[in-house]
Amino acid sequence: MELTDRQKQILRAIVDIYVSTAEPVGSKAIAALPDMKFSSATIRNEMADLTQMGLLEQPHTSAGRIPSPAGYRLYIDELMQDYRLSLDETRSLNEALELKSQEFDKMMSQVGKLVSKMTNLPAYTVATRQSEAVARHFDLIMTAPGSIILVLMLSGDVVKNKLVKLPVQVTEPELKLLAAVLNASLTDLTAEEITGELLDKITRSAGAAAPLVPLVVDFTLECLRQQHGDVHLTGQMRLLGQPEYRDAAEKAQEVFETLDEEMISNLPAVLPKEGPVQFLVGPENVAKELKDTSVVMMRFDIGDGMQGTIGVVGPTRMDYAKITAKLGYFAENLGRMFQKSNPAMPPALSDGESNP
Amino acid sequence: MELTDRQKQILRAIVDIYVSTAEPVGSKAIAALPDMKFSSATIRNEMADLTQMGLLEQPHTSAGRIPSPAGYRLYIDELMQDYRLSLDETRSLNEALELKSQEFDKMMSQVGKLVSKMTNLPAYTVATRQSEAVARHFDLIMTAPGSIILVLMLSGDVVKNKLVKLPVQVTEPELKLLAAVLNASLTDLTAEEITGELLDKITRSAGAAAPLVPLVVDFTLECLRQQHGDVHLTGQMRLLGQPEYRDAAEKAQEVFETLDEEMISNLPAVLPKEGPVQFLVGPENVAKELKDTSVVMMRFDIGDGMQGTIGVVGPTRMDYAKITAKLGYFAENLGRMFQKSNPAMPPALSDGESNP
DNA sequence: ATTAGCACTCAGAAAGAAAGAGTGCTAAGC
DNA sequence: GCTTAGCACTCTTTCTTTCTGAGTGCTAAT
Repeated sequence: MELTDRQKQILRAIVDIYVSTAEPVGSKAIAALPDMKFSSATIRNEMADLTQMGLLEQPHTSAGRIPSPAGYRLYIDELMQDYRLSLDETRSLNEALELKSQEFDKMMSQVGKLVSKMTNLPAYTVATRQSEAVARHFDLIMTAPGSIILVLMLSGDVVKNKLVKLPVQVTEPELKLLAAVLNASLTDLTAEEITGELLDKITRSAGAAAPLVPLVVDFTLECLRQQHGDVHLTGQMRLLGQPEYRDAAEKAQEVFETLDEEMISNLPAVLPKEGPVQFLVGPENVAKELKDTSVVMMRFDIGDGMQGTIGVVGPTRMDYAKITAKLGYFAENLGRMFQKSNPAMPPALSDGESNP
Repeated sequence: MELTDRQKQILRAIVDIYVSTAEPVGSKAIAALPDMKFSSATIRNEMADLTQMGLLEQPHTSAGRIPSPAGYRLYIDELMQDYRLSLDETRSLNEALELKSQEFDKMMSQVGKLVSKMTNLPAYTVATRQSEAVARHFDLIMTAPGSIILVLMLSGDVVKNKLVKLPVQVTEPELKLLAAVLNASLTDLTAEEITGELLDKITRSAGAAAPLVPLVVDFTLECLRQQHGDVHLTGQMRLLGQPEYRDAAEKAQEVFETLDEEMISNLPAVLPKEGPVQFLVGPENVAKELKDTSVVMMRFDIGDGMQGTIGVVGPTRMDYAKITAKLGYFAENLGRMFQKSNPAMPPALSDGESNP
């Protein structure tokens, strides 16, 4: 059953208003809108129809209407109008984007904090591997007699390190030898390509440092098999700024007990559609604790087989258009930053007028 | 004015009860305590005195008493009795302590999560340098033509890395040369010992890779000068589990707006006393937003010039004894783990009764 | 010095009353 | 036949009022 233009217009108006007020919207408020040419009575009739269709809900008889999850979904898929960032908003986004370029993980975490701040909602970031990971470089550095640090560089410019306590005494040259062997034989291989045979060969070539091989290899395999980087979730408290959680601290707590890091990294699996922006609206989340919670996700390109995801968590009544616009801006610029690698530069924009 | 034994006993009882019930404590409840040999009337008199002295407060005339900040302070300093961890508690702490040994930062963050979970309160961890940092090892790894990763190992087994976009074309051997030069001349020096002269010398020796030198050195100096590692703050939401914040989401939000990472790393500066455990009780926090919030901090040894701090954030009415006991257990075992380096092992403890 | 007894206070719960926003329906208008 | 004005009705919200009970502080007795 197709909606008439008028119905669409009304539904859109209801979502728009409800999103910003968090109060049920009455027919009068709609009728008062500048480009609404009908009386409140007509609108009441249409609202009754939309409720019938399951796109609106009524908290109680004498209240206005609020969008149902289906209503939000329709709004997102068809009705939502691009939100244009104001100059002020663009400017503060740009300022924020001046991240210090640093370790990858720290950057991701900083991006999360930024997004959370700019949207005033909890946000997360994850990096996900697109292609099979391979090791690019091994390094073994002795820190004290008996302990070394293993530095492992993977595709995607990911650097991992681990402090290893040595099972045997090893000298510097022996360590160098092992590193050379590892770099010669274990780089550019995916986890599957690292066979037992190969390991035997490496162990034989490793000389005195042979007992170290399994330690190094296990760590390497573990790293190679990791599909996701760390999940950086921040700004949880900002959920409390939303009226629906203001006096429902318990609910807010539940949300983040459910939406832990594991769940977040599995989110893409339950997505209804593909695309760079994705929405999980209220009950589309499987967990019942999240039935009033929505997530907006945006992908961005990191390059070298990695992909980043930024997500924003909020009440079902959230400003999808605005959040999408802001996330989009982030994604675009982050993609650019990461691809060009450092130095990180937000798009050139002389932050006043530019001279002729 | 010294307290009588009976007054001490009553004050201690009030804190103990209030801490666990979060309700004002009446004279009757105290009198009902097994080892309380006096009638409620007597206790009422003593309570009036204690109130006079500023150690107790009365939310309103017809309510019981609650400890004042000064009361808590006295309790902490003199009255608090060691909380004995139950076998169950020890066991779950031990289970929790089986951290996967991994990157330092990740471990610290995991410790924070753990402490937060075990105390059911927000927690943070920081690593602080005790002695001057020096670089231990440099590594330059080419990831793609035009970009390299700089891996820097510092004292304290801290590994930093940074993706560097090259200003000039450099070949592998040139990179190797630079790394060798850096390792030869820049290691084991504190930030102050790295002089302009020295840098000139390095630049001259660096050959084609000379333009890279300032990039590397700047990053190195930045790392060396960092007094604190990252602050890992987690479990903020758990503050909402506390009755005083249950219906005061706003207050909880304020707490963490104020208690940001910067403030946390400066906390030690405002401490009233020295020692491995430290308490910041309610209004002893300078920020007025934190006047109902306490922090318990515990130091632990990491070795190699580094020191860790675990902190727990809670309402002023928090179970100082229990938290202290748990933190102490963590600190002790973490200290042991970090010093021995990996593999991380919680103390051997046959998790039942030990045989004679 | 301690305690029983009692009048008094005051927050919080429960119950009732009033206000107001918004609906659905009916009947009139274009 | 679609649209709209009018109106009775519903139901939340808010404000009062009343009631209850825990707890105190004081006085007088032990």
